[in-house]
Amino acid sequence: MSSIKELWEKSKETFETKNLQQILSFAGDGKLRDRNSTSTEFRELLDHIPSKILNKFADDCLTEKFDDSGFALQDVLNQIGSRLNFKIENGLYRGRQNEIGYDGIWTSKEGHSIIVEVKTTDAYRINLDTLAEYRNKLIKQNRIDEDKSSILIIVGRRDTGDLEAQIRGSQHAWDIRLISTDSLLKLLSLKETLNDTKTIQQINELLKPKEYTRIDKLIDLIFITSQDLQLEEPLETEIEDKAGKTKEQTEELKTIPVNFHDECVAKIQSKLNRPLIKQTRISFSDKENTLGLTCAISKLYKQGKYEKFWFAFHPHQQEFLKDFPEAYVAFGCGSAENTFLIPFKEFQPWIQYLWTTEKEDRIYWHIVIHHRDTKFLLQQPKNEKASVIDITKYKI
DNA sequence: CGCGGATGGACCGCATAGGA
DNA sequence: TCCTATGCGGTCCATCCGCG
Repeated sequence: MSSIKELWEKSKETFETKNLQQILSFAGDGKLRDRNSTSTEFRELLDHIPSKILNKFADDCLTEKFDDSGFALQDVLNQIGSRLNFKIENGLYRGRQNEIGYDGIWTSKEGHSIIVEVKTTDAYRINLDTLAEYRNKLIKQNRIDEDKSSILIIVGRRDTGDLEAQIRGSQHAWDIRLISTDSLLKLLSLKETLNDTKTIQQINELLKPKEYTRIDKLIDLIFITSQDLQLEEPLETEIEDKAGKTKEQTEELKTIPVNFHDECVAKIQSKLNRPLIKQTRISFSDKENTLGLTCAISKLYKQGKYEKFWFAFHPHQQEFLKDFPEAYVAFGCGSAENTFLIPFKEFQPWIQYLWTTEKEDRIYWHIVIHHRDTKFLLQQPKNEKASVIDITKYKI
């Protein structure tokens, strides 16, 4: 028996053309119910698809009314929460007696819990007291903290005037925030263009109720975000410099270290089909800590008519990687165009044959990759049998 | 909130090989 | 013999990040 996740892996094109309703019909009995196999399979699929498809699914839920479209949207939105670096607890599709009927609980790294309620339409009124009651019950059960929790209503359509007024006028106004699915998707796409995970954490603050009469915090946020995004700017010009051989006055300035980590990691993410979270400048892992990655980059060094790239590989990077069941080292050579993704298990035996630098308190290995014609060769100077390893096949 | 160590990566230079 | 490409590292520098 094959799941829809496997179907995804086998024929990704299918998902471009089929709508969500059709896709769901491939999973289990095709009906989303609490704790049934369709639900499990669907959520597993959501973990693996790129955000673009996630976007499409959300759109399908809202534009093509079908059975369970509300339930599907709930799962899709929880997945978005997960990609925004929240820890997700899926709620029930249908409330029932003696169970709390929230749609999801999103917990941030700092421990703030957001109780999520999904509404596909604002045609009928939400009972805000019911939502507040979910929260109270969760507080009583010690599953969330009163001071560190709030409610977020995610609506399908932008037209929410009525609901906004309702919230503003209610006693729960200070505990509730409202966002449209569209905006949440925008937030996700913004997140995926950022460099620093800290920035997205700040942006996520927006989802908590806060008083914005004074907008300093908001300005800070815009500032931080645009700064983060600017990091990518110099890259464009730098590439043009190389291509067009038009070095401007930048020649005089100290060379700016190359910066295309994010392009490399973006490629790796789509190759591995898994979202990765930045840990340090060059190390990354997935949210379950089952996959680790280091991604080093180097500028191009000209040596006569040949080209080479230079990287340092540090013992702490090895330490970081060896704790993951699945680990990779990646090297970006000159630009994200030449990114090599090597399973750590295969890379590890090569380390002993690398040059080393040893100081009293510091040891690391030199990784030199030569570019010869179409091949990329990793130098193994201490290996008498094979002085180079052809790593061309690891290019992604 | 400033500081210093850790980290990532650029730059430097001598030795050697080998061809002109 | 000289010159250049390459080999083989060592050192320096900027940035980041944790700590007090």
